[in-house]
Amino acid sequence: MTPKARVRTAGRISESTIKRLSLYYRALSVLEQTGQGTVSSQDLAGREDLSPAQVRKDLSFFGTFGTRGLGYPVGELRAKLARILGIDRTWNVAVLGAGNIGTALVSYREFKNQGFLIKRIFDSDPRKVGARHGGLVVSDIARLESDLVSERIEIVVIAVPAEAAQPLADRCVRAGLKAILNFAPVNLVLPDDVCLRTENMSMELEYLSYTLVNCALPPQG
Amino acid sequence: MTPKARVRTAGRISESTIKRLSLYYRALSVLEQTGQGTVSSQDLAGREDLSPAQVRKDLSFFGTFGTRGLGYPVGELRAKLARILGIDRTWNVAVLGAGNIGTALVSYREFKNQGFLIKRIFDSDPRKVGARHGGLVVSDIARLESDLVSERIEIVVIAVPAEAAQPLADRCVRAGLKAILNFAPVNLVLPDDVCLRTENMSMELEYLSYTLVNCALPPQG
DNA sequence: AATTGTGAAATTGTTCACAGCA
DNA sequence: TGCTGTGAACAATTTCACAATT
Repeated sequence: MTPKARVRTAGRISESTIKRLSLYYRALSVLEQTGQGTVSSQDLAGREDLSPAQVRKDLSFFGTFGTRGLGYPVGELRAKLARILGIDRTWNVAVLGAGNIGTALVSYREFKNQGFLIKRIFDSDPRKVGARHGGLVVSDIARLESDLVSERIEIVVIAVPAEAAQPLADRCVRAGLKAILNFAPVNLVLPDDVCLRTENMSMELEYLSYTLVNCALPPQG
Repeated sequence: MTPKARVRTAGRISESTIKRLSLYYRALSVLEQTGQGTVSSQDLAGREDLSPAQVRKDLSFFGTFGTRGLGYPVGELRAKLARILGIDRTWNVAVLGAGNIGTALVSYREFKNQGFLIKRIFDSDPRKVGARHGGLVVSDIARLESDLVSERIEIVVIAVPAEAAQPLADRCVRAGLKAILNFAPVNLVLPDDVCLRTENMSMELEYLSYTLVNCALPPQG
């Protein structure tokens, strides 16, 4: 009854549920393009190798989106998931590191399509500063703090060598940044109120390696 | 007692345990370089933001590696984890797609350091075929099947647009490939005996976006 | 005294199964 | 009849707590 009594779902929702929401969103975007008006939990689940019960349970954490007997309205559900995921808007992004990964990300169309706008790419190497990549000019890392503010950067992508990552992350945090996507193979230590996700590509290859060695069936079975 | 009665741990080991093994491996590599001889579960856990009990439990699935009262021998444990993860050897890798991500991966040093040797990079665009990237010349995708065999490729990395991914994956599987790392934002459908991992960079950004919108604390707390 | 290895307890996440509704 | 929404059952994972060991 007090103002604070409003629904405070977020917080107890699991990481895996949010990740699946991304998958549902992706499948719904495809469905919307085909013009299909409604989709059952069964169909939606099948498109991402999940179970129908999982789909219904995940969605139920956030509200009631479907019609019993019919299914979910494709366009409407997609829009509502966009809202929940916070991608019904644009986000200003900066990339730190103009090496292989950093420059690849700048030209990666998927990001722009999802509303993640890369506004700046930084490097500390004078030979890289000034170079062009996909319409952006590499800025000197010395300008980091001032540019984060002037460009209203909300998310920073770290794509520098492992040893350079923590000091840069610290600088971003001191400048008030609240979200980091880290591609450096290192465990960043940050205050609790800063959101951090780490992409560990070696980990994925090592998982494949483990599976090949330990779980591969012999040629005949 | 029968030959088949040998330890069959692998299979019931969870995905999360294997991923953490990668983290332990990484931390141990750093520790080994500093010359530290032993490490406690507490220290090791702290380096990757995990709990000491988690470390001990994970390791206990694979054997007894530590000494009560002392801790774990750094170099020895690192070597044993390398064995378990299947990275105490090299793997032959091919990259499909010479776009931004594909070419970035070819020059990514972390992979070579871990024993993942990129032997070929393919593209279907005649304008890209023949170009050089980090010591490799882009091959025509028409040569895929023959090169997979002649180069003894064991892992394929897919870095092509979503719509091209499934047909290419099918070609690889028909050629006998058993492991795929997929960067295309699509759910690949493959036979059960093929190992598949998918890197979904948009998902990670969407997770950050979700957290910023739903969990960010107001400025004053 | 310190630290592992591990059953048991607690917690978290998934699936079931069916009431409720179109 | 078909399909959602959901509490309850089940399964998986993590944490606890302590005996065992150096």
